[in-house]
Amino acid sequence: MQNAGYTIRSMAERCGMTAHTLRYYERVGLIQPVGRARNGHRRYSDADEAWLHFLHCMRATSMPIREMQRYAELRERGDATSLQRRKILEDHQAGIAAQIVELQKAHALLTHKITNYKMIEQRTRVENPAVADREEDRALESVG
Amino acid sequence: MQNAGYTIRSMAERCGMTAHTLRYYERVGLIQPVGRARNGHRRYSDADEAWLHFLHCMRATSMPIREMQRYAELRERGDATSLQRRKILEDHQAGIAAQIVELQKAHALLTHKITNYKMIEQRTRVENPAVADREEDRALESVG
DNA sequence: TATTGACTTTGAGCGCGCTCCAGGATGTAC
DNA sequence: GTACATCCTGGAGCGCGCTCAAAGTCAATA
Repeated sequence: MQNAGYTIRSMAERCGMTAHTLRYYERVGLIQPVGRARNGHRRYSDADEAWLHFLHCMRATSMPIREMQRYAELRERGDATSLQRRKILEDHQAGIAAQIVELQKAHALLTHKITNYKMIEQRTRVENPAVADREEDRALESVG
Repeated sequence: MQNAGYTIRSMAERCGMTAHTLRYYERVGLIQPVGRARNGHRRYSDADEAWLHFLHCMRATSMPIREMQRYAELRERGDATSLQRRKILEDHQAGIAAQIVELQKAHALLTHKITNYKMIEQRTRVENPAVADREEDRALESVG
């Protein structure tokens, strides 16, 4: 805790964001006004970092800024907002679960299509190219 | 194939998009100019539907419109674009895999935080509320 | 015949989440 | 002292992916 704090640049790197984004998050109330050095430059604490990592994780999983604002507000109110905050997290978690299912479906579909392409390419190399091309057209049509 | 084709409305419903979006996709070349009824209204075929479902699946997994355009263009060129198209699909699939990992991490984090909230709520109900509240503050801080 | 409703077009508008710009202050190195 | 880097602020701008408004056509129904 002797630490004078992280500069905006280094904190940005640590959290996988840009300095622009950090200022933006502060502006819109996602993070409380951050400590300053004598010259007015921001100095981020370890607690700030933990919170920013959490925010980053929520954004990376498509939580809208508005929702994050709601959560941040409740967090600042402190007492008695636990259930509401938990609800937000549970809802988001459900959304994540749904997203995973979507992604897995797409992943499987792509595996199928890629296999199809490979087969077609294989045939094209072996057969008479002119003939193969016409077959490829028909086969690929069903592939998309 | 006796089918006169789907209206824009019904196709929108079938594909989980709006009619606006279907026209937009056509405008930007994601889908070839679609068949028309005598009165000029669009009539979508089963092949259109299959392609639109594919597009929807790619969009739902965050493929940018630009990339979908590239893919659609290659598809229209037909012959000899198989490898390029496969590359696009493979890249996107890798992206999807990465997304799934992100989402799973977030899901796990949320499970942890939610459990934490539940514990805190439990304690709050059991103990002297005034005391519990102060503890809650401290505990929740570490939860975010 | 008049109204309703589903469709057509072109082109503008919008919400989101940044992202950048201009102009200025401060601090370190040569 | 002067160059250079890093930061500051307020506000404008941007790319994406739709989304909608306005004005018009057409077919069926009351």
